[in-house]
Amino acid sequence: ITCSETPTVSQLVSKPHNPSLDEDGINLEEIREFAKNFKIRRLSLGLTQTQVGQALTATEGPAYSQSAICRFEKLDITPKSAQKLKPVLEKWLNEAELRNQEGQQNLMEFVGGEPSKKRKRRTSFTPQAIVALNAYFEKNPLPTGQEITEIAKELNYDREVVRVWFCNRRQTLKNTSKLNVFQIP
Amino acid sequence: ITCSETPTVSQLVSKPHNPSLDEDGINLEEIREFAKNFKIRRLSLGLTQTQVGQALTATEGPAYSQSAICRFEKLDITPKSAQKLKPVLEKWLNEAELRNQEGQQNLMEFVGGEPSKKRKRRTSFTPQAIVALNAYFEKNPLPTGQEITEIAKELNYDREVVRVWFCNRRQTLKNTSKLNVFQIP
DNA sequence: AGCATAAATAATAA
DNA sequence: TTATTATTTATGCT
Repeated sequence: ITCSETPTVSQLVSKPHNPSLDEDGINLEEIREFAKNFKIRRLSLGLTQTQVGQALTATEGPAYSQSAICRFEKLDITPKSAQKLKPVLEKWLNEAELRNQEGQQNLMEFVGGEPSKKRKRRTSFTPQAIVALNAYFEKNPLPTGQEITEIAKELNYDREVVRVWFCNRRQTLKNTSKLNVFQIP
Repeated sequence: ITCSETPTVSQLVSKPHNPSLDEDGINLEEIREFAKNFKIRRLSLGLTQTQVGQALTATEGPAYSQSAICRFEKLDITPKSAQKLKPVLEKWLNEAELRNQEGQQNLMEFVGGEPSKKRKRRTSFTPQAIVALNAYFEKNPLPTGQEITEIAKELNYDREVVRVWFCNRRQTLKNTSKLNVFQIP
């Protein structure tokens, strides 16, 4: 590929006979090593690129988008940019790991995100509905078509959803032998 | 929450005063530690849950889906299942790490995937195509497989590209408007 | 340099 | 398990 732009770190280190120091005295091999390591350490902390970017933006210094973190990890940036970003990321990550040792809560506070942000469920039964369904199940685990229709109407859920709930519920029971041992009184 | 089903490992280890050995003599704490470690080691090798599942299925023994690997990592399985799966994953991962040391090529061969699988190039839709897609979306945001095929043919785009466009479009809409037409309150 | 969004991956209802 | 949604990553564009 003919490309007259400044090459990325990724392109430079992939060349077999390239010196590890480029003409500006930047150690490309070191950057590559750090980038790989950074990703693993980030994942070990359970953080996303978005979280890192937002956290860095919150600190003093320049702002970083998710894209910027992504491009650093992929080394899809120029050596000069990488050289500039590396110490920033290194410092931040060390701090984050320190906080993490003090507890998950500290890390989340440091990162600045809502610590309790949960993945949204595709669809879900309300707690009341689950209680009601379990009550119906206790009375009769194998309701007839008519009964399913009535339960669905009562709880204001789709009939098919209720039918499948009973199927899955029975299935679980079938695979389980120690059901009552774990039951909360 | 009242739940009479067999609890998952995740539920059991989260209880403060729970013994780390359950009544079957399964070391829950050890399983939790392994699951966490497994994920990090998997990511370090650059493997997806899908790849692990497929690779395990290719070996002798039972088949495992991406979902199964996901549930193990999240500990969203019963202690009995976890106990059964743990040694299988451990053995496989050790082997995979060994292959990886011998070179990336060896790992990919072991995993069984196409080693050169590249990410698909990002598609740029023409403005006309976007207008047309939005019109289709207004009429029906959830087209059937048959309809997707027809739209793709009509607009002269790859079927998969059109399918994903609808997925992402629904996603964007969901994030934008609080009004969720698909979900039961 | 970063927004918008396509593609890929993880999680989960069916 | 499968089929689909939820979430994250990657990239075309400017």
